[in-house]
Amino acid sequence: MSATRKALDNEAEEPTARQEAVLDAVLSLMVEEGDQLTMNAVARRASCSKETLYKWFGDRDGLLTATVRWQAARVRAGRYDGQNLDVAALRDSLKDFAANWLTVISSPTSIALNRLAIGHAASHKSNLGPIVLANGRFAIGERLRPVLEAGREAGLLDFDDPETAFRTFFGLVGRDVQIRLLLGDTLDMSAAEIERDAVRATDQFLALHGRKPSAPKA
Amino acid sequence: MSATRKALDNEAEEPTARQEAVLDAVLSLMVEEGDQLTMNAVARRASCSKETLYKWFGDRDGLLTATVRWQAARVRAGRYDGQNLDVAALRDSLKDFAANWLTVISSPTSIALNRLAIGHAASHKSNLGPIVLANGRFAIGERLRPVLEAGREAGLLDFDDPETAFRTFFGLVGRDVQIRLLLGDTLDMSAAEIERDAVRATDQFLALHGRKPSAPKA
DNA sequence: CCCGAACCGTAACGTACGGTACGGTTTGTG
DNA sequence: CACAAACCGTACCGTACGTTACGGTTCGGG
Repeated sequence: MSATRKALDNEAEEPTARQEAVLDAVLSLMVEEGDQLTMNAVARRASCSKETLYKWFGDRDGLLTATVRWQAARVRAGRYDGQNLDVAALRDSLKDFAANWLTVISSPTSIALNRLAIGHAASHKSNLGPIVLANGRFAIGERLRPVLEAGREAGLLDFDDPETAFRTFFGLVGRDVQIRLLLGDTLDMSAAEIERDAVRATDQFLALHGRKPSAPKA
Repeated sequence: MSATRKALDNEAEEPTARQEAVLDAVLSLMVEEGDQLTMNAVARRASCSKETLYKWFGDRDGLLTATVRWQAARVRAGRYDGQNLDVAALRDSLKDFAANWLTVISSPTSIALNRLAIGHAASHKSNLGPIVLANGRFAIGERLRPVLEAGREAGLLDFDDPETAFRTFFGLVGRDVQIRLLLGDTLDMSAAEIERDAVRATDQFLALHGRKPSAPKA
């Protein structure tokens, strides 16, 4: 049972601890230096040889892909189960969800990662864009959908299409934050500010899709 | 009166017709090839010499900056004056505004330009990010504000801070469209779809900030 | 007609970087 | 201890591209 198995060409392989350290080095370089993300710099930062990098990840693109996947894997957090269906719990779930999402997209790591993926979407090589999309936008959509549907089942929410409802919530939460951060604007995004934004977005969403529990429909 | 004046190092200079043709070549290359935006390719596409490019724009960064400015200058369109203060006119103004904005951000040119600026925001060289931000997000904010304030003056809208109200509208209109397009997702965004989205966003905004004209406050 | 400025097309230069090769060192195993 | 695999550090190669240089051509003014 060797420590490196086959290499991470295919998506399935889990990186070893050492490989994770390398990927963390890539992330830190990406955040600090932005574009000075050369194979030499990675090898230096990770104290490994370029030969090892190519052995493990195939090429530069494979390294970046593995890095995106590695970061995506650790974002998984937050439990938002759709039980306890009263309006306060629903509001709390939505608010926590919004706050968590704002925290993620305003983190330096997320900003650097999205910039990288967007740059790669310009050239048509590799598919970092779809990966980031699948683990960001679409992942949270999937995670929030049960909450929304549970809210609808409980007569607390009113909407036709869960996807459309989610996109409305997404817009109310994110607004112009992500594009401004990606373009280099400096935004407050302190914990207090995020909390305020999350509450506001949640209130607005409930104002649009909340149903008065006057006729709870048995 | 030479045709080329000094060069476009400083922001003030207006490009000549020939220079505009060069900038259009840059734009078309940006949209078509994405990253194959080399000085050689630009010179070939624009049928000019590289020497001329450097004489006019200083360096590659100057050329890109001039291109961003040139494109920004032509986006100016749409009139949304705040007169005729009835609810139908306000709704129309908001809807046209939303449709126009969605059309802009879903155009290939805008996508390519934002990708370029985001890539440059990663490296700290130049300031394409602020330029795009100033001519995109902030420009429309400034243009919509009078509409919102006129609506408030007329008793049709209710909000505390125009900026916050605008950001809500911005979120309801854009939702996840821009980030998905930037990351390479293929979205419908046909004229019909844009129209639907604009109407929906406007209705939602009015549901949140519209005021029933029951007591028009003399 | 003549001259010079502006410009085109191409060639050439220097560097940065992705990718490869290799010698020396560590590490795990029988 | 011996041996092999993995790995580190560094040097090296080829290419792409930004930038500069130069010869030839067009064009407007005197």
